[in-house]
Order: sequence, then structure tokens, then C-alpha cells
Amino acid sequence: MLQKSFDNSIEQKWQKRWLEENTYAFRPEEGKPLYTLDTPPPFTSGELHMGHVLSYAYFDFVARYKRMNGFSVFYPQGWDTQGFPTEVKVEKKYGRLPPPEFRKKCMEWTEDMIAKMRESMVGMGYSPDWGYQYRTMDPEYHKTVQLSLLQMHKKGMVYRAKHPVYWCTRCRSALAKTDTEDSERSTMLNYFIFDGPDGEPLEIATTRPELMPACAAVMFHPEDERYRHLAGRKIKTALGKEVPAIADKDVLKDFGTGLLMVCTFGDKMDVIWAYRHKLPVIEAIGTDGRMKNTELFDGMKVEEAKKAIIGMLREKGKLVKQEQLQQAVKLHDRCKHPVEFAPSYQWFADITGHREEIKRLAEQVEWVPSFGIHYLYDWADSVEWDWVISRQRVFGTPIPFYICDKCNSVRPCDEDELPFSPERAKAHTCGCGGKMRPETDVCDCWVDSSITPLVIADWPEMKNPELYPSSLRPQGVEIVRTWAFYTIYRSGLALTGKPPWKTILLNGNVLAPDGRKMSKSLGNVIQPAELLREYQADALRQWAAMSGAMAKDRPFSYEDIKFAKTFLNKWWNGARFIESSLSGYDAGKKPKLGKVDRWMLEQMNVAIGQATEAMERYEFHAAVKLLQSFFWHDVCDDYLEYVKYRIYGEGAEGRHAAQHVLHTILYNFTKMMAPFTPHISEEIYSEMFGGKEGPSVHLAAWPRPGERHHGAHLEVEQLRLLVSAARQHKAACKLSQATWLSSASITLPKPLHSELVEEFRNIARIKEVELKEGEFAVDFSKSVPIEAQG
RNA sequence: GGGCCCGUAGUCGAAUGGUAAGACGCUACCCUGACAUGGUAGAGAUCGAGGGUUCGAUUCCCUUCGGGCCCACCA
Repeated sequence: MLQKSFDNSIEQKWQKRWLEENTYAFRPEEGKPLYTLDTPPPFTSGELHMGHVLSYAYFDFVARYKRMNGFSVFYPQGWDTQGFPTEVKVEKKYGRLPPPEFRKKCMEWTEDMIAKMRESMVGMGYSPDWGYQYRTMDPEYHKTVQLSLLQMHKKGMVYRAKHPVYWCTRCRSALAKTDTEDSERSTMLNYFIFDGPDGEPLEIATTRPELMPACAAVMFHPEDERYRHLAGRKIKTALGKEVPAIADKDVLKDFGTGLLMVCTFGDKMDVIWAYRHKLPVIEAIGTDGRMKNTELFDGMKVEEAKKAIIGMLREKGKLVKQEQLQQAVKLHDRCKHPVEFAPSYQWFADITGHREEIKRLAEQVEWVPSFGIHYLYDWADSVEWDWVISRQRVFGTPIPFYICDKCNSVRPCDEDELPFSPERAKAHTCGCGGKMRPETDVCDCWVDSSITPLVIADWPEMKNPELYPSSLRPQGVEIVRTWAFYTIYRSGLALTGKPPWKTILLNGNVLAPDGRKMSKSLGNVIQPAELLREYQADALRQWAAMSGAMAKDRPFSYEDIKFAKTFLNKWWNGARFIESSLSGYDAGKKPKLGKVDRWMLEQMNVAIGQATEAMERYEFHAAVKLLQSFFWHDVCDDYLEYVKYRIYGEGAEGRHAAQHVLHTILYNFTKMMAPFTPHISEEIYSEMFGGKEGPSVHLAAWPRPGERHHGAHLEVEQLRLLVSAARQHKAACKLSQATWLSSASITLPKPLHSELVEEFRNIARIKEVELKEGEFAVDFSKSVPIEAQG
């Protein structure tokens, strides 16, 4: 029997039991078609945030729906473990340690985080098969990543080169463009005097005077009348260094004085210009963020050097003026420190040579919603340099190569060395006779995560070819340019030649209720754990389903989750009523259905059809809303009220028919809600329908419409109008709806079937009904309330 | 500057080539034997603005204004 109310203890009971009974195990031996989810491995921060809650709920709906539709669902759980944030935290706790020890601490820390996150995920009722987990820090995972790099190297898609790259001076590592973010800041634009070829003063504006020692050229726009005459001549910087004056179309005439200095390397344009005009490279900033090769300022930090040179040049009268300037600077997204450019040897993956192929492959994937592919097009078209895949860090997948000390050539590690680690490296000799040292750099974590569809398909063996491509890749829209892009590139283009998934399903971000981004500094962060305590997992999951259209950011809504909780209460009580109504129900007996019963069953058939369509299109909000409305309004407000007189009354046939319909409706409804609200569905299934289709509602079949019952609809709609009229009359007279009325006179265009007249009398509680033909009207003028009876 | 998304009642938000769900909030009444986390009834939107296509547009096209996201640039 259902207990009085639905509470957290019921949810926890089922969470425990599902784990014990391995309800969601992937069972390919069953011989059903497979459905594979290439699920996002969360970064192991230890905390599940609202974005996780939303996106994981999304594909949990899919997984549960597909299971009920006869698929063997492969729903693995991965963990993205390596990278800067963990290193930062571990370093803070333990300080800098030798790499092997440091890595060990990182792994221990990560284990703890995984345990915490797993608990939260269980608490949300997610249904991965916990027997299939992968962690990017595991030796097996390293092996697969490294093998993928060796194969790409063989195809010429991975190479080592010296190139200016984004560099974080705090983390002392190369970064990919996707590791950076833009930030506005206010800075000074400084005007200095350089000396022209004929000794005339030339004003030049710069925000980075500290790089003047690395100045390689002075540039102007080719059509700038003021400076045309300088072309090809020498100019002396304020520090007295001679550099060429060069015309270039990318110089803005009206910024500053129209004259600029190119320093190697102050920003991205400097890099472009230096390559375009083959300028000499002066490394003025070291990898530690301190100045070098400047004579005067070596060893200073960038900001110190800036102050020093401004002070010096002001004294010499070379500083003309300073202006405030709003400027966008790139920051390392993980540590928020400004990013510099540093020329250094790094490993690259060739993406600029493959943008069109990547786009073509992406087009073979179904994008839901379809506009999502534009994010990938934009990225593919705008990316300017190859992907820097190496990081000068410790907690990461080692890059499996050797480098010759003498000639700088590279040699892949042997396959029997995998998983490769520089600490266990072999002694190799280069063709030139030099000694080869193992690479100590590690991979960018997107290198790890861009092969998840291969990892879960057990690449390279791929014993079960049905596992690749994955059926579905669910992910956030904000990581199309990283996770989706790199996965299509690596798993797809480079390693298999096939798109990694059939469908990609995009979800948006959860904003704070005020519509702004959630952030600690704004204090508007909502913790899932708190919501779980107050509203329960099944309510939070319904909120996720109701959160509107896909790939769209959506503020968190307390209204929605409150409604979801209220709905659970409504459903629970409706189920309790039905449970008590079913006492003595003989399911084996064929019911004699009345028009109202047939109307209800057909409403259910329609709801099943619509919900199924919505689920097939991943329109969870549509499915949930229509199911909620169906149960609350069609079932509870109308049908339940319409059959109460039969349930409590004497007539065995009418009672049995109502029981049959109530039983059928609740059963199908409970199953259709199961993907969204697994706990309450399981409890109702277990208490009221125990084992009808196996041990769990989640292994039962998704409902199909039953026998159709057309024809009753229009008549019953008339009945509903009549009942509504009676309800209005009672409300207007301040009478309880339970009051019996002596009489009513109803006028209808067409005569109403006597069965429905009787229904009307019993439902609306009216003793005598007089029928007339004509325009619709209900007249209670002669009606008198009667003392409530039996 | 480029791309994408959006602009619907007080709020949040669906759908739709034939004048518009639902939820929250609001008003009145009702403790009716599942539920007051309830029930019944009700008020509230000319669908950002302008133009076009059409017999007819909130829905299609163009322009415009206003939001949001992503990308590029800022010496």
C-alpha cells in the first residue's frame, strides 16, 4: 500500500535497490538493438552544479526512454580527471613535489572527488551502468590516448614545432586558444617619441612599452599620407634601437597616431606581422613571466618593467602623453592570469589543414537543434593556428615521443612501451648519433576527452562494431567548439574516418533566477544539494525537463520546481485514491465500458501518442507538460470526479468499468513518467502493479496506444459543458459542489444520449433533469438545494 | 565587424498560415469521504515596431529597434 506521502526516504530506498539489483546494467547478450550514449565525463571537481543536473537529466531521460523501447542501452560513466584545476588545488595543499609524488597526490585527490560526485549523481536518480566507468588518468586510458597520437603522427597530423603560443606565465605552460577567455580592463595608451630617418620626431602609441626592447619594426597603413615617405627607411626607437619602417594594410590609420611598433610578441597581430614580414624574434618575456634580453629590465616582472620604462622615458622627455584605454586582454580561463605569447617548442595537431573535412563530417551527424552546427562552422572557419596539444604540466597524459638532444628530431615511442611514461622510458639513439630523451610534456585534457566515443567502443579492437558510432552525444552548447569539434576531428576524421555519433543533442546553460550567470562573486549560485533536500530528485528532474527549448540558456525557476513538487503530491494522492478504488477489482473480467470510460481511454491513447512523439524528438518539456496536464486535468479533475459515484455506489458493472479504466490509466501514466520521475514511478509500480512487467518499471515497455475509442468524444464534451454549468451555478449560489439540487432544465441542439443524461444527474448531483431541444442552455431557476444524502 | 538565438498577459514561458496552451501570481466562492501542496469559477496579451507575400500572419520574407550567446579586432 502507498504510504501517506511521497518523501525522500522512498527515493533513497530505490536508489539503493537499483544499485544492489544492477537494474541499469548494459546487457548486450540480450540481443536487443544497442543504444549507445557518449556521455560527458564531468571534470572531477567534486561538485555537481546546476549545469550538470540539467544536462545529465537530459540524457538520463533518453537512456530510460530507450530502455523502455526495447534497446540495450549502453550508458557508461566517465571522469575527466587531469588538468590545471586539480594541480592548482593539490599544489595549494601539498606544495610543489617531485612529479611522481605530485601525480600520486593528484590521483588520490581525484578519487575523493569522484566518490563525492558519484554520490550526488546517484542522488539525482541517474542511471548509468556503474560497471562501465573510465577515468582519463588511468593507465589504460593513457594507453589509448597515446596510441591515438602515434597514429595521428604517422598520418602527419601531429607534429612538433617551435611557434609562438599562448602562454600562461603563472602555470608556466602553453595553452590552446580555447583555454583563454577575454576580459575588459582599463589600461594606459602611452605616446612616445621615436626618431625618424631624417631626425624628425615620430609619435607612436603603445599599451606595452615594456616590450620596446623587443621592437622589430615600426608600421603604418600604406595609404597613410603622413607616413608613406618612411617606407623602407630606418627609425630609431625611444631606446635608440634601429628598426625598419614597413607599410601594412592591417594597420588602423585612426588608432593612436597611425604608427605602431611591432614587438615579438606583444599580441596576436604581432605574431602575424612578424611572420608576414619575416621580422627577427626577440624573446623579451621568459616562461616565468620575467623580462629578459632587454639589458635594462631583465628579471623584472612585466608590470615592474612597464613602470620602469615609462619612468625612464618620461625623464628623457620621450613620453608625450598618456590616455586611458579600455582594452580586452586574454586570460587563462583556469587561473585568470593574463596570457602572453611565447615562442617555444610544442606539439601541434593539424586542424587548419582539415577544416573543410571536419565540417563535412559534422554534417553527417544529426544536430539537435539543427542550428547547433553553426557553432562548429564558426569555429572551424575562424581558427587560425593548429591546436597546441602539449602542456608543460605534470598531471596529464604523457606525450609518447622521444626527442633527440642533438638534432632535435622526434621519434614515436614503440607500441610495446604503451602506456608511455617518461620515467619508464627506454634508451633510444637518434639516427644522427644523438641521445634521445623522452618528452616530459603532457597532453591538453581535450586530447583525452576527444576520444570518448572510441574509448567506450573499446578502440582499437572494437570487438563490437555496433558500439561505434555512438547513438547519441549529449553535451552543452558552449563546448561545441572544443569537445564536439575535437572529437569529430580526432575520433572521426583522424582515427576512424567515420562520424563519432549519429546524433548530437545540445543543451543550454542554467542561469541564476535573475537571468545572470551564476557566479560565486555575485552570490547567486544555486546548489543542487539544497534543492534536493527541499524538493526531491523527482521534482528537480521535472524542472530539468520543463526547462524549455534546447540549446538555450534558461534561468533557474523556483516556480517550476515548486510546481513539480506540487505535481508529485497530486499524482501521489491520485494514485492513493485509485489504489483504494481498486479494492475487489477483477482484472480478468471484461469491462462493460460506458461513454465516459471510452472517452477517458481515448484521451489516454492520444496522450500516449503525443508523449511518444515528443520523446522521439527529445522535446522533454513538451512531453512532461502534456503528461502533467493529462493527469491533473483530464484524469483528476474530470474522470476521477465523474466516476466517484460509481466507485462508492452499488452498481457492480459501472464500478468494474471505472476500476478497469483507472487501473489502465494510472499504469500507463506511471510508465510514461518513469524516465522523468524514476522514484515515484517505481514506488507506485511496485506497490500497485507489483511485477506486472518484471521487477522494475524501468525495465517495462513504453506504452503504445490501446484499443481506439472514437465516437464518444463529442458527446462527452457536451456532458463536460453541462457539468461545468452546474458547478458554476453552485459556485454562484455559494453552495458546496457536494450539494444535491432538486432539478435542472437543459436545452441542447441535439438530444443527449440517455446514458449521458444519467451520468450528468449522478456527477452533478441533480435529482430531476428536464430536456429540451434548442440552443445550449442550462436553467436552474426552479432548482432547490437538497440536504446532502448518502 | 561576422555568426547564431530571442523579443508572446504582472512574471516565466509553449504552440500555430485562419486572432493564442500552460504554470506562477491575482479575484470570488467551496474544508465535496485522494489531495487545502486541494476544488470550482473568473479577470488579464490585438503576440517589440514598420513594410511586404497571402483571401487571411503572432506564425513566411525584408527593414528597424531591443535583449542574449559565440567569434574576430582593439598597437
